[in-house]
Amino acid sequence: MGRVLSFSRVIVRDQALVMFWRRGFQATSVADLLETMGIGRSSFYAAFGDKRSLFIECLDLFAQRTQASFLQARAELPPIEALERFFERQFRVSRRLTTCHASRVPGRSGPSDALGLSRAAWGCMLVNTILEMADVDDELSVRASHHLDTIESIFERCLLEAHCAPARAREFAALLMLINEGVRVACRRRVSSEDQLGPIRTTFELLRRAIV
Amino acid sequence: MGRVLSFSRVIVRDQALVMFWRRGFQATSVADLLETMGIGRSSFYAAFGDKRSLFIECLDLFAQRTQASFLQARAELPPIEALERFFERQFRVSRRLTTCHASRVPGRSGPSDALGLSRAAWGCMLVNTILEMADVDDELSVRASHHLDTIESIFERCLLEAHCAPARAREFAALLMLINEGVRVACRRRVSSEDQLGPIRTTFELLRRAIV
DNA sequence: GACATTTTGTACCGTTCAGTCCAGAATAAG
DNA sequence: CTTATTCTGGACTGAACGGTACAAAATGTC
Repeated sequence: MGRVLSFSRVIVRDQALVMFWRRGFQATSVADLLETMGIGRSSFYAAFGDKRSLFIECLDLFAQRTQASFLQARAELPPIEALERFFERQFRVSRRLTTCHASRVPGRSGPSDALGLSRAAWGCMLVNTILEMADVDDELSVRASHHLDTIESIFERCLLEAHCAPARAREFAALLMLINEGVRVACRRRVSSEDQLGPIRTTFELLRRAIV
Repeated sequence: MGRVLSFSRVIVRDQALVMFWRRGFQATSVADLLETMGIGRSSFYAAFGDKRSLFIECLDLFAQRTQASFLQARAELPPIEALERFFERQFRVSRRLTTCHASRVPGRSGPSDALGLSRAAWGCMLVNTILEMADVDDELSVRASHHLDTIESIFERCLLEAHCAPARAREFAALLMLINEGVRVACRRRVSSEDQLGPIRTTFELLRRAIV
């Protein structure tokens, strides 16, 4: 009955995700989305409800993928090394976080894309959303914040596995989340990779010394 | 010749600053500003040019006040203690940053105001702007970023005065700026003061150990 | 008071926004 | 082919946006 969709819902949703990630909720108009996704207005509203619902869907998806990215590192490496790799990955080109369908944002030809440090320079969609929507749309801001809480608790579990004392583990997990939030801000500035790697190495250096 | 303004330009500009600080550039409409500032449209455009110009003026003013706040702490305390106080102040009620003329934002009666942790929960206007405007209005984002660079170089000078080796000073200054950016994100979440103070104390604990 | 000048309130402009609607194209079933 | 169902492009809506225009009001000067 009826015919099949002429587009892949998953693919165009990922294209929307990238756009929301880069430009935020407010600066992304439905018209922008339609152009990027290459679908018509009716299809958009039929498939995704409305702009805000789609944004929430993308936000949750982003959080889920971020978690998955870390858990995978954790499966391959000992706890502290997994944490460190997770952080270093934030500003290298990560091909895992998004399935890489989308590339173009209409308004602005990304010179950053050419430089290869694309995704890294977009920061973290969760952090971006928390700041953009605080005092504007609290539900969105709080939702993003909850996702960060979850990730922080994963950090904590990881530190416990590294034989950190429970109280210390919670303390360091909070510190790591602070660093993470900071890195995601730094990513959106014109800071060179070197200048970003530095502080992180410093932190882990200090951290290792404190744990052992 | 002519009459004097029926409002104080400085006062209403501060009221606009608070609104931009809390809600960002995009979510603040000119109509919102007029209501908060209590002036008419014509007066607004006559006194401030347009919305964007006023925003830039507020942004620069915020940066200038942030610097002044730190330099004052530096004048009263030894270098490391001044840094620590600067950070701890971020999420206490700081009455110095804004001259405290503004209080009401029309749309939302702030329950945070009642709690007394108001300004702290607004984060840092520079960080907010960097994230909101990256990939949207690069000129604004870069301008805010430059202001942070200036502050970071003040951190560095401060560490040098604490007899830090030059290379280490640059390293730690970058780390402190990272923490600062992180704190400003955490401020906008529902994180309790305790949970925020913790990581900062931890950092300075680690830092002191590394310097000495 | 009379005049010149500046400031103000408000109507108005064109544009853009998110979201709706519907005629018609594309498909599946018989 | 015919018919039923589903999907799609694009016109359309009402509201909100930033910014302008202009007449009326408020002031300083004489």
